[in-house]
Amino acid sequence: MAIPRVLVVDDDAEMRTMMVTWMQRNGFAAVGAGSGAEVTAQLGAGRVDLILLDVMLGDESGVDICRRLRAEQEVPIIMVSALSGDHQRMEGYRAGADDYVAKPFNPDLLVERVRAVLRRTRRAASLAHRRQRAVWRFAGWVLDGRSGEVRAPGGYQVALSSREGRLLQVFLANPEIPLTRDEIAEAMDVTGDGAAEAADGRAIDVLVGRLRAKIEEDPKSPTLIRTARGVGYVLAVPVQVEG
Amino acid sequence: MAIPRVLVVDDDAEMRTMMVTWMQRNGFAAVGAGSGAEVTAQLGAGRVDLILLDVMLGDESGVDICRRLRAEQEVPIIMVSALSGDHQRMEGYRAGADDYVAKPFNPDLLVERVRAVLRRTRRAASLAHRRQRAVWRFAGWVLDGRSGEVRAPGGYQVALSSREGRLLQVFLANPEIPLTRDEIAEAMDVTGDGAAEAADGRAIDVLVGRLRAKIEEDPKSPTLIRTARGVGYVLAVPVQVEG
DNA sequence: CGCCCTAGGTAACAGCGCGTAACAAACCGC
DNA sequence: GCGGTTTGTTACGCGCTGTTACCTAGGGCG
Repeated sequence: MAIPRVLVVDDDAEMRTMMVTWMQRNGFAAVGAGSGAEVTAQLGAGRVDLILLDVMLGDESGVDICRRLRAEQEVPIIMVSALSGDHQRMEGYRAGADDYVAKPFNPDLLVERVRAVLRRTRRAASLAHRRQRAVWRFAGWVLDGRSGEVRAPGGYQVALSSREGRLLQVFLANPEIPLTRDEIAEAMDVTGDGAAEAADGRAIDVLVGRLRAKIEEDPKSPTLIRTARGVGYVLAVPVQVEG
Repeated sequence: MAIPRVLVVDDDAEMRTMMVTWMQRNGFAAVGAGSGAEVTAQLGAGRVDLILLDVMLGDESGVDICRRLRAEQEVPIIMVSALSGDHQRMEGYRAGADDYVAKPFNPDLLVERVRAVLRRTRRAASLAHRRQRAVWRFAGWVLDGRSGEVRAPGGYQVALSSREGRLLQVFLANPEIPLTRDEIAEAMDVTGDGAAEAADGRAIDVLVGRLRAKIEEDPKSPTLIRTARGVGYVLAVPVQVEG
């Protein structure tokens, strides 16, 4: 799995756009759908790794959609709903949802829950999975995507530029997965207009170099962002070998 | 997986008993633990399919336990806590929890959430195999099968190139099994696009030679990576594996 | 026991992917 | 508009990687 593709299903266009944008800003590839039909269309059109599913849609209940998908698909589903009663929650879980988030929600928390579900899904499927500790500790660094302020656990602060911060977010959303330069460029492109440049440019290389210079302990021999020669880059977790 | 075994961790004995009973009544096999030490003991004693982990324990924070487990285990963890703030939740997810349930909770709902996590785990588990901490020790050498990192006697860390590291991982994943050059080439191919070349090339030989030069005490008479004449190479194992 | 053929070790080399310094363009706050 | 910062481009050099070629070691066989 390269960059996780999230399908945001909500009939409220404004809400939908907000969620799509937010997911993109956190390193996911996100697309929206406003109705059950659009969901089907999107699933047919391309890979979808997780669905954020609003319960109250115009044409069809989210719960029904969930049940219908579960009958044939395994795609992880997180239900999102203004209905927060236990009864509704149970119904959601029984329909096959992997998680149930009540509106209004903290967007940061939603991202964490998406990650948790993807983590669990991916963990078993990937042989290459390793420790996550440093990633999450590291995730704690990224606090403000806007200002690009990054705080290290040790207390010192590093100022990342917006592009550097975005790159880091993309890596953090995809730990242990080798990303090609094209994938990185695409994931960093928030606008989603598909203006995937960097076909032959070295922009990504330089950007990675600059990020390394700021966050790697020894930029000369990077331990966090590793080079996958001939492929791209990977966010690795420094594994301490016990001796 | 037969009946899922759930480990309930809570230092409040009454609460713990209640949860254990409740889980049992809902078809799970449940056992309790009241401290971090007991958790370790239970994990060592037998299979555990999911952990319900209270955050506030007497001797150790549940978050710390979660992080510690995540460093080496994949067992699903649902954190349970009276602390329901977004900050605490995020901390839980970042520590590697699969779900975070606030106290007081609806016990029926908890069961559904347990089922949801197990469902997701099982679904992806077809490929899963039990991983062990593939740390090999031999004559002072420490070879980590996951990071591909190598530490020489005396703590000095040998820098392997990415290809060399990958080769070492392949060997460590198949100890004492003679591997043909084709098998090695195929296993090393990360992309998996089946571009398994090296039909007649000597690339593997040279690569093995280079790896030997770095990790064998006497590269002239290798003891770790032995040559299987007419076949390929074998990783000999006069080493101890940590489970 | 010695010969010969083959498989494997490895030094040397060439291609090239990647790191990065330096420069230029774009951006931004004032 | 202006200085400072950020971002992409270019160019150069290094180190990784596969290929080739030559040599040694092993082992089968007379």
